[in-house]
Amino acid sequence: MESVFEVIAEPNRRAILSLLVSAQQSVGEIERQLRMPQPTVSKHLRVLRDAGFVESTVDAQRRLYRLKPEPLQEIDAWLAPFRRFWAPHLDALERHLDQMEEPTPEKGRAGSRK
Amino acid sequence: MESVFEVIAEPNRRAILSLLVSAQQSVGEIERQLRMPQPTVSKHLRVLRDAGFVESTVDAQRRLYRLKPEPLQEIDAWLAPFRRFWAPHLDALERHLDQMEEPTPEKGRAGSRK
DNA sequence: TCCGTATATACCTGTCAAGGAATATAAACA
DNA sequence: TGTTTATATTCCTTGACAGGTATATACGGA
Repeated sequence: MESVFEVIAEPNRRAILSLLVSAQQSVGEIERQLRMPQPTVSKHLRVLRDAGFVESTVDAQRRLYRLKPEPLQEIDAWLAPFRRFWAPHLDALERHLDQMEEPTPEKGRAGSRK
Repeated sequence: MESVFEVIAEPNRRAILSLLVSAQQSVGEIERQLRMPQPTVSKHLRVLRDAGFVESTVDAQRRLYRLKPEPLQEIDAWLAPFRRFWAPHLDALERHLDQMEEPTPEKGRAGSRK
């Protein structure tokens, strides 16, 4: 698993992370809430832990998993440069002008929309 | 390609998106800046377009690609519930208490760290 | 000590996506 | 019209990953 983006590409893993927002959970609790086989849950948790999305606590035979936010912050940080496109702390017009600008001067007449 | 998350799981596609933040680009410009073969660029652009991340304009033989922010907003929205873990608009202590709470009462003594 | 519960791991298999090479399409230009 | 430039598409191969099944490990309790 190369990057945090690949980790959250898997829908079941995203579901697990969402579950853990409210509170820490044991493997069995996750298993029941998401209706998935236990080995599947364990394997996804393994991936999530290796990538730093979760950490676990031992409670007798159970393992309690909880969220670790750092990798998610990384994704949040990657999104930052794109936010100007929907959160105009700069002016919307300026943005539009950027699009119409170098380094791609259109040759002859203006290009028609696809 | 099932979801927007799978689309951005691919590093080259993320690179393309990042390139398009500053301005629209032709396939050839992307190709040169990212040093990847033209068919690879075209194929990734196809995926990005099908998923709504970009749109294209025809300019003679060239196609100018530009960002469309909607799918990225979707990712941003998915992140929202997790932000409380690093952007405490609620109290940090409250969050910590949530973790220690139901629906997972620990049995006997406290669990030791992983 | 034996058993049941909870979780992790190993192995196998099918699927799918990414890259490479070749080719198709389309427009500009001589 | 033939050629060059720009981009898209097709075909093929390969590797990675997810799921299923079976099994291993570890702990608590009778």
